[in-house]
Amino acid sequence: MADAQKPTINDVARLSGVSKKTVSRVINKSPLLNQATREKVESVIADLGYVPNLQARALALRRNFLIGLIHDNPNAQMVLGVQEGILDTIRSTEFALVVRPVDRHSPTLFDDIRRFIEQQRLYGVMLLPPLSERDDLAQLCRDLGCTVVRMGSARLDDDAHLVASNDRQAVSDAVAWLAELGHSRIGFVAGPEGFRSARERELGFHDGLARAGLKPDPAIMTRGTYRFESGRAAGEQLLSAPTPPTAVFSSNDEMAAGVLHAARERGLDVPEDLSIIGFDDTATAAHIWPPLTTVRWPIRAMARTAAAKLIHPSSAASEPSIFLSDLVRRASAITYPPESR
Amino acid sequence: MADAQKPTINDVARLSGVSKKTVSRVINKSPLLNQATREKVESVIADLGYVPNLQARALALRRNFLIGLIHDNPNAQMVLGVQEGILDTIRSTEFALVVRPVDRHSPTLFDDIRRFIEQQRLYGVMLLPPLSERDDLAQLCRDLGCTVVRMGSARLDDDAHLVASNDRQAVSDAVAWLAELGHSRIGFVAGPEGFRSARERELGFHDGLARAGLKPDPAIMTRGTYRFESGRAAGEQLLSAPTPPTAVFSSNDEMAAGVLHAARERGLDVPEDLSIIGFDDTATAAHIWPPLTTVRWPIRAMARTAAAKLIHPSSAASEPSIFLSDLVRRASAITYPPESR
DNA sequence: TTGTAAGCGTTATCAA
DNA sequence: TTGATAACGCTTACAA
Repeated sequence: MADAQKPTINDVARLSGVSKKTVSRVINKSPLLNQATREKVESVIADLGYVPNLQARALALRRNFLIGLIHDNPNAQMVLGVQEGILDTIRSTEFALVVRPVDRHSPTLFDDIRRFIEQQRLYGVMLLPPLSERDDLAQLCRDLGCTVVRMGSARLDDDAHLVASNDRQAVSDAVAWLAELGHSRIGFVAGPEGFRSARERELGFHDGLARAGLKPDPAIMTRGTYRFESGRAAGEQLLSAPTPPTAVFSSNDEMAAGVLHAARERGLDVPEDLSIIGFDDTATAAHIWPPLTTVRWPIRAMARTAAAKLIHPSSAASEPSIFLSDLVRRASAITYPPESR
Repeated sequence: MADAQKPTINDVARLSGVSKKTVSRVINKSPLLNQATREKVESVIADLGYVPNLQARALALRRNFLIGLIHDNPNAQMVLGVQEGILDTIRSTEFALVVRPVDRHSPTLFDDIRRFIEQQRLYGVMLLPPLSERDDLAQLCRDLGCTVVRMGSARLDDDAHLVASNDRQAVSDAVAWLAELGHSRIGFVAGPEGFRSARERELGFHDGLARAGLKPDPAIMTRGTYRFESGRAAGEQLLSAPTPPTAVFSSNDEMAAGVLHAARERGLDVPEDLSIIGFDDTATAAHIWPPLTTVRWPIRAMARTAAAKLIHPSSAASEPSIFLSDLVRRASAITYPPESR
């Protein structure tokens, strides 16, 4: 049953009494076609359940219909959000989404990517952070004849090749809000060095303090790896400062959860004794106790736009590339001093 | 720079002074080839940086090199784990992984999947739960001439078309362990009706009680939707029973986190007043407080095997299909009554 | 062990 | 507005 040879363009041509070129014109919606002819061919196509062979088209057109997603798993929800966003855009087209997780520490990273693009002859590629921050990787893809759109947290490239959130602004706003709540000792957990997102968030932190007229205090600022354990260590460090912070901004949710654990282990209550804000709005953020106030960025919408820039470079390339994030206010950050005490 | 026409098999043939068929033989590692010829051709291939055109191969071979992953986002970490597992297997081959998230409640689900498979002419498809539990979908893929491997939590199909965890056994073990810890009032939060995984876990729960010589008590058993909020509601319900449970098994982590919130809102301490066990070992499980004891299934390994069954049906089809899960013991489940009280 | 001719299913060229 | 013919880059007969 599965092997009832799929009908080809020849079958359609024969059955509708036209040449295959005419059928091809119908498929490609050529404008110069007799309406009657078109309708006849279309009805045969429907009858037969004919679906054009994409591989053959790709061969003849000397171009492919594959979009590649290359990433080194920044976090599961983000990768999945991106996939959904890309699909939103390409679902009604002939394009397909091919994924390739890679290891950015692998010595063969370059070759892996080259091989992937060459072998599959990708039409376009989307790069996720932190890979997207590397100009050499973007250049590699271009040299391979493949359009690239990079997703990041700052202006990594020109509008045609970029979708980015404005992390600096978002963090600045979050910190300013903590200050409005009455906090004047605000701790900071930075992300790992070498990550552009980490740097942007760090800049945003300083911006926020400045807006509130506060001075940064190195005693309550530290750095983590974006992983849970590092957040816990960072929390311990900050909370054992001579004058500990009353609020902490963590550069991502996973570390924020770590800070929360550290506080708990010292017998502190969150948010009564310590307010915490994270970044990313991962699933965890809403499911920990107390629910985490955090910065959410519109990943899916960004990916939708990114895909549009890839497949309609002419019309979509100039669409806005910078997306605004917003602060999701949950229970982990409250006024200082707490009202109910 | 990008448009330096890629070399073709003809270029290789010309430069190495052989026919294209011979080059083809080299590419396909045909055994009957003069060693010297092979080496010469290989060196030309290397010089040229020639990469065979997969689309052309696909056309000539009348088969494709695309594996599809169809899912309705059971949870982000699982989907990503599956993608990584599949890539582990296909990385060194010519296959690529094409993903297609779908909406299982969409009226066009059937057509969406058909269109995807027909259009991309997939070689094989992997189905994730809960979609994988539907025989009609698996049959659809087969009718379209595409091998299918289903991932599930029970024997949904024969070995050649299945990778499954043994949820029933895993839950039974978890519940038996709670009993060993001294709990005799063990509550249960079931997953949504219609989910095979939910049923298996439910059966496992009863098995576990039976093994411990305990009777199920409907007053401390309820059902959720696998979502956080439903877990919270379930927790409230169980904890307001005339004689509330001292431990709860939740059919997934997300609901377990909800039960935890419910307990907290009633002023209960976890695990001192209530032990909780979840299922899935999502990222959240390790990051909530207290860290959640949960069942972990070897998703990536399962996906690796699934991919092998797809691309090497002859050798891998008979590999074992049932994978064992294990209990990850963290702080959320302790003895009853608690020792330190 | 190697080569020739034909074909896979589509589109481009150029006439009609 | 349509159609014959030659690509596209590769593989499978079938010879040599």
